Parts: sequence; structure tokens; C-alpha cells
Amino acid sequence: MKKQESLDKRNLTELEGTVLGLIGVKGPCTPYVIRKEFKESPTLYWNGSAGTIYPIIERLEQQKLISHVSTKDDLRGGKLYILTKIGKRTLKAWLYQPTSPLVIGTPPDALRNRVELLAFLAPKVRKNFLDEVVLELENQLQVFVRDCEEAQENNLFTFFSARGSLLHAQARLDWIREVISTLDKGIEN
Amino acid sequence: MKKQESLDKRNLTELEGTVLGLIGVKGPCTPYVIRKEFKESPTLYWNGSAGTIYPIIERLEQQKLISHVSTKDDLRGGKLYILTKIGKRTLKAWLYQPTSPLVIGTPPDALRNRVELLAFLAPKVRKNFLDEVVLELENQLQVFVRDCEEAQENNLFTFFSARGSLLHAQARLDWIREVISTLDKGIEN
DNA sequence: GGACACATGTAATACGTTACATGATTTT
DNA sequence: AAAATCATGTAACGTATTACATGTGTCC
Repeated sequence: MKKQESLDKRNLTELEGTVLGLIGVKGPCTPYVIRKEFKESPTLYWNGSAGTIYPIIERLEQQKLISHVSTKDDLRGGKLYILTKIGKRTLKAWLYQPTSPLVIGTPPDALRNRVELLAFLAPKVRKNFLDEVVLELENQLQVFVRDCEEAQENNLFTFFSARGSLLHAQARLDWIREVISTLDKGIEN
Repeated sequence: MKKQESLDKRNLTELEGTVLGLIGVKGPCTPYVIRKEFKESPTLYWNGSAGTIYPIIERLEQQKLISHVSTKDDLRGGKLYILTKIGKRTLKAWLYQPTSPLVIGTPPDALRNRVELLAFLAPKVRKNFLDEVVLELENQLQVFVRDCEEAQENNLFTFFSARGSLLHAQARLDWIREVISTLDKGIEN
């Protein structure tokens, strides 16, 4: 009853590509390890729930992008997955998309949505909201600073990723401060 | 055959809240106007497809958050929707969430995903990728600069939103340049 | 009269999450 | 023995997109 006509023609989704990439850079690993990676990483967006990861691993195997080596003796250790030749080629193609709007385009941002609609709140409430946001962002920034320090000791590219989150958080903070000061000036007039 | 047990208990999704907010700040408007807003805005993430907007308007009306005034005479003009009292209260509560992880948390970023997995590409390919990304981001930055100038003449908060996109784009550009220079130094050693 | 913008909707599909279910192994 | 972690999976659901279908009014 599974629906999968022309699976090989489909492009990888962002999450599928990331899973494929994790198998690629981490070497042979089990679905469970992939899940842990998602859960523990502060920069990887998805939560790596079982209901997502296992079906994706299945799909990738059916598309011959990954294959597993059986581990009969060890009931505890799960199936170890590795990239196939096609998998390596596909991953390289998926990674190298410097002009794709999905990669280059500005991601969604729930805070930006709120700011766009802030006209609906009374000036005082607005001010309170923005002040609280600044406090939250300052705390978050500290967390990312620590993440960067930790990541620096491990993988260089994990560090880059953490650094990206940090710079984004800093940019958001600068932005909200700018909004606050602009609104404050407006009130004076 | 519609499934909607306990609709009033549900929280608003990000898109539902944004639709409600647009009706709130723009005043009475038709679903079509909402769709246009999404299509034309460079900072609002969603594309405002009919298949999304019309069902949302329906749901919001069923939850008594919005109501419409009939326009019998004008077949062309669609139904004009406005916020109800409950709608106004709900919108204020939805906007004012300065500590919500969804609002404050760092959004997903497909470029960050790529960078995290860049170890899989050969150094030369990596370099090409990053150089191309810089070019793309520089172009994008110019677009956002123009968006900001346009928005400055209209709504202040639309300008803030555009400004947020601009600062984010700038942060991403700085970040990738930093990654490139770090990798270049590594090669020298 | 034809093209285009206005206006509303439905059906099929894709994607990810939550919650549930199961069982083995290790730690306390 | 109980709790926690390892490990794999399924079912139901929510949400948004794409593509399709339909019709009206306006402009050239």
C-alpha cells in the first residue's frame, strides 16, 4: 500500500539532504545516531523525531543512496548505514547549490512577523514587548557564544555553523535595538 | 464531514496569526487582498496561495475571530473581513510573546545546513561554492536595500521588517566571508 | 473580442510532528 | 528490580503547497 512511483526522480528535501549529509560526514552510523545528532545540535533545526528519521532512512535506501551492513551478532547496535556511490554523487550535487533561492533566500522569522504587525499594539505595550525581546536575545547570545567555544574544539564546520547562529542572533539584537531607538525618537516629536 | 472538534482551544499557527494581524493593521480587507500582501511582500515568508488563505479565513471566522460584511451589490469586490472583539484580544495575545522559543529562537537556515556539511566537499569545490554564495548574497543585499528605501515611504513597521531582512542578509554575508578567510588561512599552514 | 486582473474555491500531495508501541541492554 | 538509555518502528494529525477549476469585471 506504499505510494512511491518515480521515487528516483524526486529531489531531496532539505531534511533528507541533511540526513544524507550527516551519514556522509560522520561515516557509518545508525538511524539512532542521526536522531541524536539532531536532538543535540543547537544549529540543526529539526528535532529528529523517530517518525521522521526512520521513514527517511527507508526512502534513501530504496533510492540506493545509502546501504546498510547487517549486524547479526549485536542486537543492541542498530543497522549501520553508509553512502553508496550514487549517494555520494547525489550529496555533492545537493550541497553545491549556491544559486538556489532555497539556500540563498532569507529564511522565515517569527520575530520579523511580529515586528511587521506591531502597529496593532499600543506604544507602551510595544515598548514592553521589544524590551523583553532584547533581554531574551541577550541571553540567547550568551548560549551561542558557549556553543561556539564548545564546537571550536570539535569539527571545524560545526563551529562555522554555530558561528552562523551567533552572528544571526547578534544581527537580530542590533535590529531590535535599532527599532526601539527609532520608536523612542518618534515619541519625542 | 469537516473535522473540527474543539477548534476554539487551538492556538494560532504562525501563518494564522499573521493573517489575523494583517486584517488587524490593514483594516477591513478581502481574502484576495491578504493574498496579494503575501505575494508582494519581500519579508513575509509565505506565498499566500489560495489553498492556504481561504481555509484559514474560514477557520478564523468559525472561531469568531473575524467576521465579514456582505457586499451584495458589488459582485466583483469580495467579502470584507474585520476583527471581532475576541479577534482583537487574540491578536494582541499572539503578538505579545516575547519569551516564546518560536518567536525568539533562531529560525532554520538552509545555507547553515550546507555549511555544517561542507566537510564532504573537496577544498577547491568548497571554495567555489562559498565564492558563488558571496556573489549571490551581495546581489540579494542590494535588493533589500531597495526594499528598505521603498518601505520607508510607507508603513514604519513594514520598513522595520525590511530592515530586519537587510541586517540578516548582511550578517550572512559577513559570516560566509569569515568562513572563507578562515579556510584560506588553514590551507596556508 | 481577447487579455488580464479580480475573486473564490477544491483536490491531491508533501512533509514533519506528536504520540504511541515495542523490546533489548545497561546502569543504579 | 527499577530506571534509564538504546533502538526501531507505526498511526494519526496538522499545515502548507501545487495544480486545477470557475467565474466576473475592466481595459485595450
